[in-house]
Amino acid sequence: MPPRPARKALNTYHHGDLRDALVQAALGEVELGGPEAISISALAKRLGVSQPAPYKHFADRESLFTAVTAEAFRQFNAILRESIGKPSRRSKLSRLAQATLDFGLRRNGVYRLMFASRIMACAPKGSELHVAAMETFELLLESLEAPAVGLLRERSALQIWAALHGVVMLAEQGLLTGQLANVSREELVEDIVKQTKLALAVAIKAADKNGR
Amino acid sequence: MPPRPARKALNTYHHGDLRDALVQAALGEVELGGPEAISISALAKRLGVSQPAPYKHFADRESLFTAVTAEAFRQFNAILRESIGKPSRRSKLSRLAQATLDFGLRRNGVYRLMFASRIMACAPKGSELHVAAMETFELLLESLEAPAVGLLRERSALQIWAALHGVVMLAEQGLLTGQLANVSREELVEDIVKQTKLALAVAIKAADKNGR
DNA sequence: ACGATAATGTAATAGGATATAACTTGAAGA
DNA sequence: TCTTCAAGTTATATCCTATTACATTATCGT
Repeated sequence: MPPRPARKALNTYHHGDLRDALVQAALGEVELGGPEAISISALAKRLGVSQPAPYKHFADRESLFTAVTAEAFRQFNAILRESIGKPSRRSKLSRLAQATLDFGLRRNGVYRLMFASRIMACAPKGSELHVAAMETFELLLESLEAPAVGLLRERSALQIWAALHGVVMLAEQGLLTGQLANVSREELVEDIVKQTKLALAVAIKAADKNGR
Repeated sequence: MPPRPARKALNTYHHGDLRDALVQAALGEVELGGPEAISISALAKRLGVSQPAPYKHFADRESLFTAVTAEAFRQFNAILRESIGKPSRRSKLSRLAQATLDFGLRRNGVYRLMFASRIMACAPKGSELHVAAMETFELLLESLEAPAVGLLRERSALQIWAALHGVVMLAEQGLLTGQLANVSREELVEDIVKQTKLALAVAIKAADKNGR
């Protein structure tokens, strides 16, 4: 049995599902070596096709990057969805936060491709990539089981999202030194969750007072 | 007058201060095009030396990256130091936060080199780069004019630091959509500052209760 | 079923980047 | 002064991206 079933049976010559195989293989490379590790020719060699074959599916390196990033977001979304879905005594938000931290550290190469490159900035609204990234934010909003709505809700989501990303970045770069090194990352994330909830509660109270 | 004075006068052949010129020129490139924009041969051409000349000063591309990043941190530190130094009705923390946001968005290429690449993770303790990055964190701690000490202080610093980086990342990538798009970045940062102060106050209160 | 055509491969090649090796120049000290 | 070393140069190997022209298979209308 061939490694990838492919959509249709094939003799030789045609791979059959090269586009998808490229994305998956590239994701593997990124996982190990970060975004810079993607090399069209290396991927082609690894998949047993000629070096220019990938260009039949992607106009250039950038284009492959975009597709890989979109796939990464979809995988990430699946993980988040699962994390907030399964029953637990901890809050949805807490579970989503821990899952994000876990993903950010364990699959840091992929994480950096998703959040630390300029690919996202170039993705037009409505593109495969933009849609996938938006869904991530939707999941975050969903996990924020708060009575707040509209802007207040979004601001809370932004705060926790930002803080989470920051922790991943700092942890990955070894900047959690001093006494912080003795605190588990899980605990730091829990701090963030608590802090966000606290701030949201205060903000809601203030809004109510104004609203009345 | 030559563009760069150089340490010693020179006829031709020897540039005189190539190492420093490379770092500065590379920083300029990064500012425009991000970390990937650094090309040894392009820099050499731009500085009017032969393509392999840079290798007399840097073992490889990575090595140049490291030096450039260290310089970027020093520049960033100077900006932060100035921001918390000048008198203002706003708190030191608020000023440092705004300065960070400004740097992160206006010099995003440099910012990404500093915080979103894996260079830092490879920098050994005590290295030029590590020292410069540590100083940044020191400045942050200094700006946190809080009664807290030790771990509590460091945790607060981490939280605000993380949240700041997150906002820069999200803003740069166009992920501040929905109603968030209507809120100025300055305001979002101010939210973060307030939230951190609030959380710290609560934590101190709790610690006092336990300590007594 | 068949034949045109589009999709998907390959080979050959141009161009640019990193990096190394071997040679040259000029400055600085014994 | 003469030797030596740091800092340049030219030449070259290797790798990667990307394009062009050509080959092969799939698909679809008739």
